[in-house]
Amino acid sequence: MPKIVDHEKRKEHIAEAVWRLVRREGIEGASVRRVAEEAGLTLGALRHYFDAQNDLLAYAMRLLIRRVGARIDGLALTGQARADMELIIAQLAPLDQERLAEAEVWLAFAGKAVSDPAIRALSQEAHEALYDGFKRMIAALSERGLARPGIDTELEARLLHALVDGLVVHYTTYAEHLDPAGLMRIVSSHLDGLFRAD
Amino acid sequence: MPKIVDHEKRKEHIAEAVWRLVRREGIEGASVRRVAEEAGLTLGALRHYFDAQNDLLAYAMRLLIRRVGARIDGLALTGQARADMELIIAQLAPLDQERLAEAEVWLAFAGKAVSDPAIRALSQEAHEALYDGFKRMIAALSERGLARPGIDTELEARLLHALVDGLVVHYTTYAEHLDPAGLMRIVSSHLDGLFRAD
DNA sequence: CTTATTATAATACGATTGTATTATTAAAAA
DNA sequence: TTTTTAATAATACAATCGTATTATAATAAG
Repeated sequence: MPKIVDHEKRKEHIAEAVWRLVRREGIEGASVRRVAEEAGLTLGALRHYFDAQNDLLAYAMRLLIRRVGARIDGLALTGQARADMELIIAQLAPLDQERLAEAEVWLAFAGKAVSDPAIRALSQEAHEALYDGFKRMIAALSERGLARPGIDTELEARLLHALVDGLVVHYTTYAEHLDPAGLMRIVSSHLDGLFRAD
Repeated sequence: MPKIVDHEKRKEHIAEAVWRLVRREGIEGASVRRVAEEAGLTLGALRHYFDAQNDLLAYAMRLLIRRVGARIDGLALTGQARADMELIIAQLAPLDQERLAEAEVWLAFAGKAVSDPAIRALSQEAHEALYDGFKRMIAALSERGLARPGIDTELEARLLHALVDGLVVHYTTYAEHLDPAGLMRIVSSHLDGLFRAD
């Protein structure tokens, strides 16, 4: 066998080149040739890692989902429900350059999901995982008696999920005009209504 | 001069061809040749209406914004704040096939806005108009004493705006698995918290 | 009726696209 | 060391891309 460098590491390096191109020139700018150039490979070398452009784009999106998921899983949670919820939500929001980059790439893929079945399936997969996460968090609140009595768990989960994703869209598209801190203030304000009044 | 048919009507007809292509094959599928074919024109005829592809795409997005705006402006409002708010929000949501089509095209353009400055500017323009609308609605509630006391108008406007757009994204990307009626139930549930408790 | 203008059509240009093929290099396995 | 296999490179192909040019048809204005 050849090189010592891990095969998967190379694929991730290529996927990151896809991200940069998608941010700068849109998804249609992520042609196989441009990606190869951006990653410092020749066309043939790129083809060795990805048989088709579809695979390349799907992998780039999957890696994005995995990266965000890993950051959430690696979080040092406090055990305090309210703080932990905000901590998790903050990982999804474009609060710094790294997360803004992620959000931009995500938004570009979300747009392509309209017409591309493979991307759409990935999009839905991530959607469901996120919804389940929110649902579990809110159910946990109710079970521990922390939530405002009488709330509908699934409805509140969908509401919070939509609010977070909507804020991500707004603060990504409108990043030049909005203060990132405002995003978490809005989230916090909504969570106020979710918790039992003291 | 030639044909009796209005010049602007033709451009709208072409823009609608762009919408259909964007839905079916994504924005990169809206090449000038495909658009011409979809609209029943030759390449030269299309070029007579739009000098460049940029103009074509920008016009298609502008028309989309105008169509939604016109539908809202043409609404027969009841004068009842709560009902009118839901009526307006319903015009933005993918509740039927026509509005689902609009939402899909909007989402595709939102994705392109990441890398295309012209589309991004249009996106921001529509964003601001919508935000202002929500802000005025909520300010009107407060002035009429209908809103829950002590609310922050701008924060509540951003929150509602993000919630609505987030729901549009979710119910568009996830249309096969979600009941459109659920969207308005979630909106309604949020509005409950905005109005003064009786 | 002639002229000017708008609309449509046909064709061409260079560039870029995704994919495929073939050959060469290098590292691991036998 | 020989063999096998992963990796890279170079080149080619047909298709499509955005844009430009030129010519023709049709309608309105003079």
